[in-house]
Amino acid sequence: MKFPPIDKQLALIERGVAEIVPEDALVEKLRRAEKTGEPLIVKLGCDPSRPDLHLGHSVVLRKLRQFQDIGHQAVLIVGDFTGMIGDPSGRSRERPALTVEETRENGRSYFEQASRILDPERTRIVYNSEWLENLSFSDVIQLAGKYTVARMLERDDFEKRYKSGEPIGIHEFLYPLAQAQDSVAIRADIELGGTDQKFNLLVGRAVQQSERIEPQVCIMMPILPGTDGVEKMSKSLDNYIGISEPPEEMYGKTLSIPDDLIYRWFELATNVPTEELLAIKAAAKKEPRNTKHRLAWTIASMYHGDDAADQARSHFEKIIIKGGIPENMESVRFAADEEPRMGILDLMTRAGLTSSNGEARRLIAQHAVSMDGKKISDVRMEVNVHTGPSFVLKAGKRRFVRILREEEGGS
RNA sequence: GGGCAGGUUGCCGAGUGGUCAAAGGCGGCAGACUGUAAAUCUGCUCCCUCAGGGUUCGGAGGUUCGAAUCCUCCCCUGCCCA
Repeated sequence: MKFPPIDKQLALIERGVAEIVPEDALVEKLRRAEKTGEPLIVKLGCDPSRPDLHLGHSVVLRKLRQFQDIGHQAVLIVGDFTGMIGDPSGRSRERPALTVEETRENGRSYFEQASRILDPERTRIVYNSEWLENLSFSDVIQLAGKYTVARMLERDDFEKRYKSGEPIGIHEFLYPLAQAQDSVAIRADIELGGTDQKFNLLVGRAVQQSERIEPQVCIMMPILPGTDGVEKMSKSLDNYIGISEPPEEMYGKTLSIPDDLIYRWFELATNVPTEELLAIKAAAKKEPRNTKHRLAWTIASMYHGDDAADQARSHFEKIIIKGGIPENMESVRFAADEEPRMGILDLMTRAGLTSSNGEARRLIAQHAVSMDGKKISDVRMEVNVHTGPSFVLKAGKRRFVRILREEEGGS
């Protein structure tokens, strides 16, 4: 295997990273690879209980991709073992116990999404149940003996919870060790993660060392702030942009980020060449509107291509700025044996526009509902759902549904 | 094992017999405004077609005309002691 010159490799590897521990070990590993022709093993762990990838995940995945591009071996570890255990205390909905089938399914879905970023041909994908499942209880005790309670409690999250009297399950101490065991099992040279993973990555080093394996280099990527501009991007906070979301969503959500995030997002979530970043920083200050549109376009095009990004842009202008109606939307047709006259509240809820009649009522009271562009003000209005032309119901700015009636069947 | 303090609507958190579908904050939704799905301001935020009704306050029973609030048992969490 031939690799690019080491300084070239370093330049690429170091782009955008928050921290490399320890830095000199990275150089040594690169030298060794060059000498032996053996690619470095670069590890990234993923949590199969949440298989929906978003731009936050893309930061570290793109780093993994860069390693692939210079010829190293990417290993994606699906944490199916811990996924199958779940959280025995049952208190955390973040970690529901999954069945084998679910973890496989989620692992597949994760990989499929990650393939939008990684080179799937050159990605090794492994499930950690492969080795963790076969550890005996005495193996586990031995592993647990490699770390101390005091050091465990150094982890920020544990320390905080411990001090504020929140529960910490013993098994939670075992998770970082399990993750470290993964590094031992695949003999990772490098492990990637967000800065929030620093503790876990370092445990990996410690455990490898006590197994007399050359310890991995930990590369931490910055955490991408979510669309709210405050918290880290995460699904549970609903401030995320999913990798497989439609381009219009990506575009609109990107535009909603605070202006001072524009540069950071360009840096962490896009492929714009490093040289351009400085100019972008200046542009973001000077003309935030245009720069943010460019960001939104860039992100949409990374995942959907240029044409889709163009369309997303015009869609946004039409719907949000001009208050128009989109071309594609959900459509609903009520069964022929259905009672033809239906109250507007029922209609909205059954068409999936609102989650309850109460919500529908409130929206109408707030003048937020219209039918083919005409505001609805009477909550007792009735509609014949079978006869007459199809029409569009709109709730708020961006919720639409087309109700199909007898005419123009498929439109 | 013992003692103490707790478990309230998506989250945090007030409420200790009726005036409680339950203060306040956060989040969410809508309207106005805006380059924006940002910021700001205003309204809404359990379910049921209004009046009114129905289901909620860890779980199961019970007391009472009436219980988130009192009693019993159980489950869960934290702290202290062993």
